[in-house]
Amino acid sequence: MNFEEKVWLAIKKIPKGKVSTYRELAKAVGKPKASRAVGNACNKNPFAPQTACHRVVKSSVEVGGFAQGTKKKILLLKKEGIEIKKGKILDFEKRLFRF
DNA sequence: GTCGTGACTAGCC
DNA sequence: CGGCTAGCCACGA
Repeated sequence: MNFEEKVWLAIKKIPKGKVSTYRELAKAVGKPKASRAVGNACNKNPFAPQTACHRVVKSSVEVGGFAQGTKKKILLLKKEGIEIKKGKILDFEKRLFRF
């Protein structure tokens, strides 16, 4: 099982309407300091859109980046019921999904 | 094996 | 609070 595979698998577990952070995700795969690597894995995930990379955000409640454009990311999240204001997630702690 | 890069984080000033 | 630095991990050249 590659690192990236674990990342994608973990992301798939995130239920609709919830989000997770790169940090939590990194921790979930056993490398709490691999937040950057997590971002890498998401960016080139071959399972999109099955793998909901747009549900992964930074630990600072900001949405972070997105290969298809941050605006698109925000739009997708909004469609799932998550409200975002100026790149920040509202009710972040309530929407946060912990593994 | 090394270097550069990135959707990151935490600590300092 | 904004900006900078260093540490972190995986990947491709």
